[in-house]
Amino acid sequence: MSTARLLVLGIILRRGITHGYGVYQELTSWRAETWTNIKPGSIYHALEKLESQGMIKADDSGDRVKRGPSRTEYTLTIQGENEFITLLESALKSNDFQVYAAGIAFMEMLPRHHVISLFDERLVSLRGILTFLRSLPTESLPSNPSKHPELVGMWVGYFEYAIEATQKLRQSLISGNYIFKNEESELEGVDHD
Amino acid sequence: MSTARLLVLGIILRRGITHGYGVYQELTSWRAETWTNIKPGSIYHALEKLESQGMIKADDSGDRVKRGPSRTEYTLTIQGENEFITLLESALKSNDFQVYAAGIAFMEMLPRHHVISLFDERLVSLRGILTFLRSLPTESLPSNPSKHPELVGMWVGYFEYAIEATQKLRQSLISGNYIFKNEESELEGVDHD
DNA sequence: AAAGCACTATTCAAACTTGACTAGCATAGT
DNA sequence: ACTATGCTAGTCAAGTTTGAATAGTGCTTT
Repeated sequence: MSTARLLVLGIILRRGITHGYGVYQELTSWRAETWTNIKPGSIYHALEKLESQGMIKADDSGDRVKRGPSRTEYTLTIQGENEFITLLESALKSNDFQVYAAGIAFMEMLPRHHVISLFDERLVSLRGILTFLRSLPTESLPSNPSKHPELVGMWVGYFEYAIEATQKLRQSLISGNYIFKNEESELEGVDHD
Repeated sequence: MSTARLLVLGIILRRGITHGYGVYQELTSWRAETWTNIKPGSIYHALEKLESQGMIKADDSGDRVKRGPSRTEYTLTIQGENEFITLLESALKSNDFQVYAAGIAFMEMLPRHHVISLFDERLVSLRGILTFLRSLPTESLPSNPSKHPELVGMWVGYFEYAIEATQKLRQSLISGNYIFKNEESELEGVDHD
């Protein structure tokens, strides 16, 4: 799955209406360079694709405060919102750390219990891989890389970390951290939809 | 940089001569599915590209023991060997875990001290990123994802793990583990160049 | 001996990413 | 007034990946 697609949908949804460069600015303001590799070109491609699929639509509602060249602004369609939810769910279950991280950025857009159960699924899958990796024989003389103990060891360590981090986050959500979808009750006026 | 390119070059070099499906088989025999996402299509694309750039050449030397459809076998050119070294060096310095892992698979093809100094460079870069991540403010209420403490925390943990793993491996090489290029002295006859 | 299946080997279109380039507008300095 | 610098906004060709499809060969079963 394309991370660009998830990020673009999520950012447009969060901001209500945006153009390509706006998405780019938002991402760089997150210091996302450290953890995603998303270049302007991918953003514009995702926008075109999403528009052609009816997930977003260009919205030129009147004069906007603009400085610089002309831009095209987009909003999500209902279809786009559904697509976003689907991608977000799959990102939160993903074994790919980059995709997962993109999902974390938007996790509050789902109900809390839903995120927790996605993490449960993610844990099952991560543990399966870990068990498999541990079952691999690690011989000491790596005549061929398949048995390279360092390679296997590295990935074992990585998956252990991923599991630990997911468990910690899961626990933190159970303890009530962060405000999720439909939980705005205790805050003063929140103005987005 | 393309992982496929590095893997294809490395596998052809290691086997002397191979065809596309051979590369694919080798990769799957490593259980590489767990840690790389390389599909047959990427392998064949890499082969075409590398051939068009003179990095490898099709070698139809006589009748080979073959079962099944006809195949095209390739060997590396001098240029290809240089390209492999370049890609391998950059993989071992890479912050991308997948690329780095592919590099580890071939690390013994460089001299030991060379790998150690590449790890030193890698550590400098990883530590830089970690310092930067730690300098980011982590507020408790993530109104926007840039400040999402979980996101930052996750990446901090990840880079800490990457640094630790690299240090351990570096130390292990210093202690004399594994046999690197030009170190075959203590073994009986080795037949590749 | 024909049909079905699994393995070998590859091709191809469509989707996606990358890197480099173009171009508009604003503002600071000369 | 002019020019050059930097931010805003986007385009495009080339490279790469994906997923599905194709096709040959041998083995097993009916």
